[in-house]
Amino acid sequence: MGGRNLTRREALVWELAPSGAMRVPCLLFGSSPLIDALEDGVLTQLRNVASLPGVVAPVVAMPDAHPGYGFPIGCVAAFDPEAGGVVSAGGVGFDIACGVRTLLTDLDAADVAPVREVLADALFARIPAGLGGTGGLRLSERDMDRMLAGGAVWAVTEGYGEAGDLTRCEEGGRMEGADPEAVSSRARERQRDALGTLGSGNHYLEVQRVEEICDARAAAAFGLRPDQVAVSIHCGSRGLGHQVATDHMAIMRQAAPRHGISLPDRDLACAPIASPEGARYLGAMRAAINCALAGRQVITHLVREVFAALFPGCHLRLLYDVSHNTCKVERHPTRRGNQQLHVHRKGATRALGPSHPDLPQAFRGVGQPVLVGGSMGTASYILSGTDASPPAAFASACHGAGRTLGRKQAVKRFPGRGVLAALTAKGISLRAHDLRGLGEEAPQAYKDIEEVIQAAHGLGLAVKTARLRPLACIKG
DNA sequence: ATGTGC
Repeated sequence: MGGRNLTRREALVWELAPSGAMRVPCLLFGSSPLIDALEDGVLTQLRNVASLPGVVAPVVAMPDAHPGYGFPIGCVAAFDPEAGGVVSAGGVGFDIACGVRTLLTDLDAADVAPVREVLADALFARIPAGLGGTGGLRLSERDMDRMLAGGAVWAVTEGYGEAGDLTRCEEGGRMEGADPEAVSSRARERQRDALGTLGSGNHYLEVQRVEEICDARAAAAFGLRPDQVAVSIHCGSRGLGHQVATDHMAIMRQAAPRHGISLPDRDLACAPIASPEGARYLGAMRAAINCALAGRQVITHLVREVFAALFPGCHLRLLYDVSHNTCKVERHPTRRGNQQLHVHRKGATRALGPSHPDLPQAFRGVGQPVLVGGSMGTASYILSGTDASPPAAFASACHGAGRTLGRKQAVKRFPGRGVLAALTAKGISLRAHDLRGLGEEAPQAYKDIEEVIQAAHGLGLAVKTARLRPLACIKG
């Protein structure tokens, strides 16, 4: 590809060969049009990530990649602790454990249609959201510690949700190795009464209809059927994760010279996995993962209350909960054998195949549900993980449609009022706390989800299982 | 993404 030093390796695989300070090559996943449309910033950021100490080949860009903070969003990068590998607070980013959770109802779209506006109003009233949104629960210091160590497991013991939900969460709903003590008092204060709130930006709660089943076997195993109503929740660790990132980036930047690390980009603040700074960040990050898991668990409870009031006897079963901004310790086959690596996924979801040992029992033989949220007003997809995924992907897939326009550009170009009108015209009940923020999320500011999913499916990162369409959407 | 926007 002219001027970009990209070599096409396969129909959907492009290589960025090492140059300059790069230690390993990068692989970019996507069709020719997707790669053509990539912003240069993605390539620069990939080169920077590939220059970090202890990075394991290759650094990967998913089909939904776009420029992010330090790492591109839609990036997977693994590091070897025994080769001086680092963990990067900037790489994981500000919204630690931002993720998607999908609940499946036993309702048909026809059941919801007559009360769609009422349902949207009820969800909007019940689910706290918006910038600075509070009104969830208020945590004592003791409960804060329990939440940070216990995640969704803690939330269930507090009465939010059902024990059965936990087997349908990554890590069983509780991330091991969390160190609540590594979470600053400022981070705690920001979260004090924000747990169970949706947040803002691209976060949303969507009521969806299963529009098409693409893989009957996987869909049956997941409990998906045509016309079924589902609810997807997309949110993260709110102010706490943001503050953990801020705190530890400052610590890592200060410690970098001591570890002999010169940062290619100050946003890539990192520390050796084996260092005190690295270990402390990992402990705090895992606590933030628990915060996000607990938050989505609390929201699940609120959603169930709303549905129970409108549809007596209705049950919402959790399909799965995935995080797409994390760093996790996993074993992966590499040229050096089966290595234990720290895998950063920034805007990338894990996609475990049917025989992966970390897969929850319920999905053995099928693969992990891979939840991919589309842009506002467009389709979302549920895919299933596959054993045939290319090893270079470190068992990962895309996480969304991916932006084509930055937030500021999008706001300038798309007034919120127009976005609201367009979605309303499409039969979607939209409720938003911030009209201006809607412009940021205009569908035109995102790639075509169909193109992204086609690439992921074609690469074998995950297999298309079902497509869902929004009926109602709650925005921060 | 986010209690501190360019």
